[in-house]
Amino acid sequence: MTGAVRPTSRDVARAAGVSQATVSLVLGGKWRGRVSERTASAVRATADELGYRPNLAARSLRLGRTRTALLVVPALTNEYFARLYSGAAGVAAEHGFGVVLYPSPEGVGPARDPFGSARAAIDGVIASSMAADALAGIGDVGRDGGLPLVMLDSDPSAPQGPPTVNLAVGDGIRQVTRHLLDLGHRRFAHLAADVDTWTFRVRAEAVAAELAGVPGAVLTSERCALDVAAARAAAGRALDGPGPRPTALLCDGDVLAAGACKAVRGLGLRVPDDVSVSGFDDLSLASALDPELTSVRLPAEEVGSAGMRALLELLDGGTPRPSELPVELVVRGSTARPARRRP
Amino acid sequence: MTGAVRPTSRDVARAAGVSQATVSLVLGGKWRGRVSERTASAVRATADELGYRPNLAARSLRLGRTRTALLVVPALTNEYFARLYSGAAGVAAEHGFGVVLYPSPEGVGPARDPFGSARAAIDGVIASSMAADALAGIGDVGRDGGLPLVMLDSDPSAPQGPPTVNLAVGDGIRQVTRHLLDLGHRRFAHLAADVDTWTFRVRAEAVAAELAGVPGAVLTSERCALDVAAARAAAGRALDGPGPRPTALLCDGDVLAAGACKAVRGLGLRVPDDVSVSGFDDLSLASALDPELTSVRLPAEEVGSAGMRALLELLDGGTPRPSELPVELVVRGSTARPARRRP
DNA sequence: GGTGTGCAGTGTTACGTATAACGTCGGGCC
DNA sequence: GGCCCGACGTTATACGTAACACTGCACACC
Repeated sequence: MTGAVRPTSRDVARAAGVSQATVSLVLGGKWRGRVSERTASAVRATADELGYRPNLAARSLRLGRTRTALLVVPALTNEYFARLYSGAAGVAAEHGFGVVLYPSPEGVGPARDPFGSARAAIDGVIASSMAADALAGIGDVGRDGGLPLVMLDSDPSAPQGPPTVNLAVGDGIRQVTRHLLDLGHRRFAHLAADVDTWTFRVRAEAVAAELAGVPGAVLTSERCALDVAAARAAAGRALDGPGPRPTALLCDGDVLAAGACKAVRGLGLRVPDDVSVSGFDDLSLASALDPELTSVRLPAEEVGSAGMRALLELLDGGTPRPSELPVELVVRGSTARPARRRP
Repeated sequence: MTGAVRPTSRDVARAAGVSQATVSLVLGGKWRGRVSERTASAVRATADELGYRPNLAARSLRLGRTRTALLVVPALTNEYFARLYSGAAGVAAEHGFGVVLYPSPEGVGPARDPFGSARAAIDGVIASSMAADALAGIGDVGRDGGLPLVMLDSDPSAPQGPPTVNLAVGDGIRQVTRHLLDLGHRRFAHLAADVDTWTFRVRAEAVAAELAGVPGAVLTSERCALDVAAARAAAGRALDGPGPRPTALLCDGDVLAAGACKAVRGLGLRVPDDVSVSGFDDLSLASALDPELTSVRLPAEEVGSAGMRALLELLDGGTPRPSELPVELVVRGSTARPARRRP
């Protein structure tokens, strides 16, 4: 009936025969030189005998800090961001922090202002540049007097911008390009995401720069939305364009690569025998396809954990240096030497 | 310098020339018959003129409720659970609730006890039966005096169990089986997840029951872990078993189906010409594969939203009835009539 | 004229914690 | 012996909110 009420620090104090302040000191770890070892351990003993858990609401109210960070990402159904969350929540937990998400659901935009309520309950923000629009509707974040902010996958060259955690995506796509060049490919098509963020701009620039110095190299480019159907259509355009047919499709993501593979087969061609296809992100999808995708593995968890660490440093008054995490080319079955005969 | 401090309800009261209690009444919506329309609107005006946001920590402390629910799922990187979260967070936001996750990160188990701290800050729990082990380490949840609990995809026939939200998975796999029977298949293999939860038990039972009455129908079964490689191996065993080769592979999930497709091709056979493969879940993966998977669409978002609604009802003192959500067969290219000649 | 009665609002308190400011008590030192 | 001091705690307070109990006050009713 009387569902055992959660004990408070005062209950612990009574049971241990000390004052509430002492309990707070001991459990808060600031008792050195203020409380004797004997009483301290006695307090700790009675505390977990009663199953005492500090009331976080009261603590937050008292301290004015919530030990909660807000993670702003476009969608958790994107595996990259799910893994990113995982990494962020991991280090957060190690420091007694929690992580809440925005926008929580796809459908709930700034209309109902889910952030409005969150705003009062968070200490800082970690935001992906791919959710910049969501961040824009937020207000005093990242500037003096506003909430501390860490940006992910965002242009690090901004003069007075917030701390950033980036991936070496340019390096990644250069590796893919070089891999395909080494296999003997010369006619490339770049399947680019039509999203105007730093990470995608860098890719387009990097592939163009890498091919610029190669004699005989040809590059065309198609932009499309980030889904399989759009990618299939775009790849179809790239393969059936006016010039000679490309032998390698460089895709900005594994999802796009999946669409590209379909387009190739739709023309009666084979992957990788007739056309090589490369992905990016190395999602679980890359290994589920047949043939498995050559892709670029992004350390998504580490982006999240590094972002969280940067935020924690920021909250400690430090100034975290921008970091760039390495990526890794993973060669699988979707890329091979080009066929000798021109189709 | 003096980063504009957040105004409190007392600041609003002073500015509006009323008492703090009045502000609380007005903004809390309980002012009908207690405060005049004129002052109420004046208070509201000054409130959002000052940009007032209630301090959630203080509110939680005062009310003893946090307006936060805990969602216990195995992993967000599983698209089903990401979508489920999305649905839950959606209705939560509509009711001023937040949703936190456990286990936040894959790696952080009960070791660091992330729940221990969350325990103090949540009003109720929504748990997937697939994370039952995580829930077990939690304590007084779901029983009298414990935290309100809603179970997802869990056996609804438990006598005094918590409210449940389920999917009609049995019906779903029956639909798939019937679809394959209608196409003319008679030799089936069931690729079953070796996870001992209600949802997977029901599937195994349903496919067996559906085939029991069909003359000439043969069913074998292989269990495997929920990843592509394990599924490929298991499907290989099923296809190369002692008896006649099955013409249809019924898989417990799209990920398993992806592995099954690989196994089929590894034997020099084709999907669906030689062997039909069906998935389950209808993740984005199903449409990314080539051919696209015939699968069973699960309304993951609605499971989450229904779970959240049930929890809200529970918190209101109600007793939500167990619900079962319908699923839908989606026929795509991975299933077809079996070949006439026996391979 | 006294007494209810509804309106419009105010004073006050408690939620549980962290910490600043304040005792108390014995011992060491000159 | 007086005095200070460190060790060990305690008392008191504030954080911002919600809600209970109360106060005036005008008006109506018998």
